[in-house]
Amino acid sequence: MPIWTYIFLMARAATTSDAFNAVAEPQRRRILVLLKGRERPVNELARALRITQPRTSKHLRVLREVGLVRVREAGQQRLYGLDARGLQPVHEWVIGFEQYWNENFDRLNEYVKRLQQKEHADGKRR
Amino acid sequence: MPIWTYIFLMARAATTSDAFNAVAEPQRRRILVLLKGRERPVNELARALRITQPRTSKHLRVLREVGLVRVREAGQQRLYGLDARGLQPVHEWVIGFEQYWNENFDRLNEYVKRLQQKEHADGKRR
DNA sequence: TTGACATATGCCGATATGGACATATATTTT
DNA sequence: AAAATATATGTCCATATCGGCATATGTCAA
Repeated sequence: MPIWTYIFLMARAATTSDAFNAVAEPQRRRILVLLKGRERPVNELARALRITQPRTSKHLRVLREVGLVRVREAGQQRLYGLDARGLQPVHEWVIGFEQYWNENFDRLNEYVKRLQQKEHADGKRR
Repeated sequence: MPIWTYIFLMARAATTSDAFNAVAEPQRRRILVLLKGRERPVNELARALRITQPRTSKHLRVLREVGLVRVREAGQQRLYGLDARGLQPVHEWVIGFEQYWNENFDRLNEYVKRLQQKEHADGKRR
């Protein structure tokens, strides 16, 4: 089977591994919150979240891969610390909508929008 | 098979369907950006994103289910409009990290953190 | 009514994901 | 060295997800 077939078949999903994705998982969000202020070892996080240690390690791995946490060896333990810089893009994207969630969708507003839409639709009609 | 067995087996993933998740998908983010300012019909979105219409409809369904867009029938078309209120929780969560991504990880900072960590570890030792 | 257009949905295939469990690896303690 | 502790990883299972394609549904025009 030629390589391009393989590539073609592979070209499906590719959701993985950016800050947006890392943060989509509730447990991972909780981990990040727990890491505010100070580093913590894996077991402590697992206990705090009431989840198993392997699961915790896997979430930490994802967070590590997208650069939201960093690890530091400390004897037997691995101390995970927050590196929030990766959250900045998320913030920047979301803040771009601030004016819209404050918007009051009153009738006039809607009316104007519909007019605009109508114009647009007519204009584009081919 | 007793019902609890079923429930037990079911209790696996549950990632689905909140704003965090909806926004984790790049195409869906692009859709939301396109909907800033004015409503758009599905086909227009599909064309703008260079993706198929069914795919667009499916993304829109997710966005609709989490309440980030609303639909309005307009003859043959369905006009999708932004409802950014659902993004507010995302913003609130992320903004809680603002002080940390500005943080400069200098040596003193680290030193203090490590001291705290050590104290904590010693204190918890059982 | 028929046909064109707009949209939603069902099905399939491939892959990603999350969790549980067992186990491998590394470090410290005895 | 052996045991205890801390963590990472591999395997298995069930499900979610994304994409393409075909098609169903609904609306408007001729």
